[in-house]
Formats: sequence, structure tokens, C-alpha cells
Amino acid sequence: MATIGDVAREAGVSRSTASYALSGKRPISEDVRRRVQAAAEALAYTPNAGARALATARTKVLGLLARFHEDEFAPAMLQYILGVTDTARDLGYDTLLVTEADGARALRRITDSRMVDGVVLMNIAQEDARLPVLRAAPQPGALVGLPGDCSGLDVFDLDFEEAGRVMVDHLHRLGHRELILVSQPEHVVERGGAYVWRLRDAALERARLLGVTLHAVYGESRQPAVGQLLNGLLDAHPAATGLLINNEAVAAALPSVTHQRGLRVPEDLSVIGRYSAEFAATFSLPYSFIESAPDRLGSMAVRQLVRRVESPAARREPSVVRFISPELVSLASTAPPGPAAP
Amino acid sequence: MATIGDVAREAGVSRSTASYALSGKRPISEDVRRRVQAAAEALAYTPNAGARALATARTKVLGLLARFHEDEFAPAMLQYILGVTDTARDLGYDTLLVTEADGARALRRITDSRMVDGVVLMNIAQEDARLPVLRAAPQPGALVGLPGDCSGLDVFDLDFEEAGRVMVDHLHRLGHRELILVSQPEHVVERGGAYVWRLRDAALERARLLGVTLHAVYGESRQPAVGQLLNGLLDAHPAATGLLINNEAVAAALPSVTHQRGLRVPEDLSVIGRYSAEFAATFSLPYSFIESAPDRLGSMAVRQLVRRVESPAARREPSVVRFISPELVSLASTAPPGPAAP
DNA sequence: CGTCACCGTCGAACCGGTTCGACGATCGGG
DNA sequence: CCCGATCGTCGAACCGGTTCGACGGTGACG
Repeated sequence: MATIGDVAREAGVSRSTASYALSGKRPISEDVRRRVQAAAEALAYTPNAGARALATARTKVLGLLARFHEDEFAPAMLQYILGVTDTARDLGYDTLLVTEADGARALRRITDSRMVDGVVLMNIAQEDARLPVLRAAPQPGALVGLPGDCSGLDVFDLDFEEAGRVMVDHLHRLGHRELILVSQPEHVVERGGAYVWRLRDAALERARLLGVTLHAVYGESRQPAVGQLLNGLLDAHPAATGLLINNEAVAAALPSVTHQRGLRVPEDLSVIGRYSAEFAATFSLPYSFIESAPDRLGSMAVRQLVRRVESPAARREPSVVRFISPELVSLASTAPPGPAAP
Repeated sequence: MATIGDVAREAGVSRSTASYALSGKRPISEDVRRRVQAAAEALAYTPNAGARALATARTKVLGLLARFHEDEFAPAMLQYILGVTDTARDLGYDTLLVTEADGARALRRITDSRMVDGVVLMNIAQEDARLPVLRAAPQPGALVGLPGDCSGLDVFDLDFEEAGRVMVDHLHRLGHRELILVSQPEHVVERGGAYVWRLRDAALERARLLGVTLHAVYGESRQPAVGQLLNGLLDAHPAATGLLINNEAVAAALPSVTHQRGLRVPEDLSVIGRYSAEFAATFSLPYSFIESAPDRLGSMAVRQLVRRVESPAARREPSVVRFISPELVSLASTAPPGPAAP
């Protein structure tokens, strides 16, 4: 491979001049600049990333730490990842994807060795072992998901509390008075998946205020348990006219269950979920839903991260916590309850 | 951050001695070795990745080039990725995930700049623009998927031809004489997705030999088109007793269609698909299927890649093309046709 | 007791970039 | 015509590792 020394020799200038001619960081005569560029072209010169990183203390690589729990829904995960990699590339960065189980150790490895200029953390837990490591690291970081203590960290997440309230409000306004909320499986809660109880608690609180009955249960993530759970719920609460779903797997399984039971949606049961539009389209879920926009969250996190990476001033700004407000993007499957329907 | 110079000073030795003490590449007295290790520990020394890459011409990073077409199924994609990242980490490598649209340019970027020691290419097309770039690159590469010309390249893929034959054979043996095969959408073929026609052509050929009628059609990847397609097919071929599916989205949509039509599986219709066990479990597909093991393919590709990266001898070995033989891992939904059933 | 081999350590060079300070040439102004 | 500012270029140092060759000290052996 050609080095900048080769380019310089070919163009008949010194290495430093070649470097300046290519970077434009100092004035260079038009003639020399052209000769250097021609030489670089001719030799197919590409700077060595390691050497450049060593000299500039910049790698142009971002780390992305993600865990794949079997109970997490793959399509959503992939959308987060794409939001990050695509945005990073637009901004001139590559992405190092780290999926190993011991996230804290992995984070220490990539930050201490200076492989990355910054990191995005996903699958944030209430008490996340990676956060102390991140706070101590010299590189900035951004979280997708809200931890218990987010001091000093940039956080991006859906406003799950508001999502819970919007769901309850919407059905209450239509006249529903008995609802069921299916969340993620309980072990997601146990490992600190705060988004489960953030939506759940807010929904329960709002239901209490409005005088609506809300049966809140933890869900399942895999078949056939999901189907059994749904059938059990509908058996147990025959008077419930509305179903709230904070769990992609449950949403995906619902159509066959309602079909099987002969339930019409929304005439017999109003349904409102929380997932991405992409997910809704893939599985043709005919439900009202709150858009969770994973790709947008990933993208936002990267933009903020890169700002901090590239500007010393931005690095000193106070940390931000930014919530995407839940938007009800479809109203296909919610209607006034039973008797009022055609 | 501490450098090896700091460690050396702390331990009272030269930089080279510190390096040798940590790497063990030359005999070092027990006393010095302990002092150096203590110093490294005390200063929380971690080698600078850029500097090491510059000196050793090794980055301990592998590139993973993947494209995400909207008509490709996310869960399978994620399994491929995990197979690669997890195996790479086990072998001491990190993974640079590159998803940009212009794969050839991206590949050139990461190889020319020496960011990676090797690359894994996914979503291989029949005529793949990345292959010339890979062949010209100084780093070894491995493909997950079979291109038209795989000379000089390590290739890992499911044996789709055999999969097609196994599907037809299996149903023929049970007594079925009229079958339907639903493949991927036609535009997957147009962009060079060879696995579509590899399975399809082999199935058609085998059906011809056996005197079985096989209606082979291209599928859809999204709802509600998938459901409409299936209904149309079942209407058009009422005498067909077996359904072959080489398309995850179609498999996922089938239960609600059969339910809706009142078709019993396997009594009225035998079904056999091609997808991963993970996928089957998530969606509770009660079908016979051929395991496609994306994580295993990713893992195999990385193992071979790392062999070539680490051993100059292995680098000179002739390239390999390795097919996973299709295994029928479930027989839940295939039975002799109609009248013979209970 | 002298010599040789070997063990352990050191200094220096190198990997391939970037960047700082200096220096010569050119130009304008007095 | 000389001086000083400006422009363009160069040499050298530096980033932080690894590795080669050399060298001093010790032990074994003749």
C-alpha cells in the first residue's frame, strides 16, 4: 500500500507538504496541490487508519454496545442498530458493534484502548453496570433508554409514562371503562427494563384518576405462551373492552387469537399498541398504535454524540435527557365500546 | 491515559523490556516481570489500539458488510450478525458493522485504510460489485451466501438446491402429487438473490423427475400483500395438498390464512418451510421446516476468516465453498394428503 | 582461570501519519 | 535599493506501541 511518503516522493515534495496539500490545513500553491493530488490518485493512496488515529487521537469510529436478550424483539433491535450505523456513516463515522455479555468490561476495553471516539449504549437497565465505566471514560457517550441515575449522561428515549397515559386517555375518551394492559415479561423487569414499569405505572395511575378499571399483567415473549396468555386474559376479563399492548410479541400474536375467538376488532375489542411503524407494516397489525421510532432514537443519540466528540465546547455542555413524545399514528382499531358499535 | 512508557518508568525498566514483559515474547526475569505487571495494574494500563495496529499491522477488528433491504426479514438478519459478532469476540476480535448502500466503496474504505484484518460479506448477489474489491484487497474475506463466481473466495451457505429437493422428496414420499412453492419476492431475484432460484430450480427439476405438479411462484415480503397472495394461490390451486415456503414473511402469515379459510394443517394441507429454529419458536410456526441456521453460518465464516488472518500458511490454502446440508428438523405439519388423513 | 554461551535488558529504529517552528523566496513599500 | 511581511515549503519531532541488534553479566566448561 502507498504511504504518504510515496505520494510525497511521486509529487517531488516533502511528506509534510503532501499532508498539508491533502488536508488543506495550510496554504499550498496551486501547482503543488495538483501534483500531490495527482500522485495520491495515481498511487490509490488511502491514509492508514491506525497511524492517523495515533497522530490525531481520533479514530472516526463509534462504539455501539447492545445486548440481545432472547426475549427482546429482533426487528426493533435491528432498527435501533440501523438508526445508529446509518447516521454515523452520514456524519463520517464507522460503527463498532459490541454484543458481548459483559458490557462493562467490553466498554472498558474499547474506551481504554482508544478504539472509539464515543459510544452509544443500548438496552439500558435501571442499575446499569456500564454507566460508571462510561462516566469515567475519556470519550463521550449517549444512551438509548433511561437508567435510574442519568446524571452526566445524554439520554434518548420514548416517553413511556406519557405513552401509558395517552393509551388510557384515548380509550377512556371513547367510553371504555374496563381495560387490560399487557406488558413485557416479568423477567425484563427483573433485569431492570424500566420502560416496562414506566408505562405500566403511569397507565395505572391515570386509570385510577379517571375511574377506569385497568388489569395490568406481565406478558410473554414467545409462542405458544403468548397465545395462551391472551386467551387466559380474555377469559378472565370478559367485560374488558379495551386492550393495551406494550410488547411486540403479544401484538404479533393477537390477530390469530381474536380470529380464533371470533372477536371483531374494534367492534368487540379496541386495541392499542406501542411499537414501530415498520413493525406494524411487516406484520400487518391492524391496530391503533403509538409509534416508538427506534431508528429515530438511534439517530438522535448519534447526532448528539458526534456533536460532543467534535466540539470541545459541546463536550462541556450539561447533559440532556430527551424524550420522544408518543404519537398515536393510527386509529384503525379503536372505537367506542360494544353496544355503541354498528 | 497511561502509556507503556509510564509503565516502564514506574517499574524502573526500559520501554522495550516492559513490552516484552507484558507480551512474553522474550525471556524476562521473574522479578522484572512482576514489577512490570504490578505497574501496569496500578496505572490501569491498556495498550493504545492505534499505536499497536501501526506497529503490528494488525487491528484485531473484522469488518462485517451487510445490507438491509426492506424485503429481507429482520430476525434472520440479526441472527447472522450475532453469529458473526459473538464468534469474533470469542476469537479476540471486534466487529465493525458497515451497512451503507454502496458496499463496494465501503469495502474499499475499510480495507485500504487497514481498519480491519478481514471482512465478512453478507447479502451476496449473483454479480456482486464488492467481490472484485475483496479479491484485490490485502486482507482475507469470507462470504455468507453464494455468488455467481466464487473463485478465490471462501463461501458459506445453506445448500439451497438440496433444500428444494428435500422438500419435494419429503412430500412426494408422503403421497402428495400437487404442490405449491412460494419463494421470495421477484425483486429479490432481480437484484441477484441467487438463493431464490437455487431452491426453486432444484425443486422444479426434482418435481419433474418424480412426476409431481409443482406451482412455483414468487412471494411477497409484507402484509397485507402476503395474505392476499396466499389466498389467491389456495383459490387457484384447490387440488394442491402441499405447500413449500422459502420465505419467512409468508410462513409468518400462513397461520392466520389457514385459520380464516378453515384449513387444517396437516390434514388438509401439508406445510414445509425453510427458516431458522429461532424464528420458528418466536412465531410458533407449527410447520415442518428445514433449519437454515444463520448464526451457524456467520460463525463458520468468522472461524475460517480468522484462520486465514492469523496463519500465513492458511492464507495460501485454496479457497473453500462449504454448504450446510439442509436438515428437516421438525415434522409437525406434514402428513399424507387428504383422504388418507383422519 | 580464561573463554564461550546464554540470559536478560537496553537503546534505537520503525510503523505512517500530523503538526510545529523555521527558513528561503517573493513581493510591496519606503 | 533595502527592509520587512507574507507565502509556501521543509525538516524534525511526536503520537505509542513493537522488534531488532547489541551488550553486560553470569554460569558452565575446558
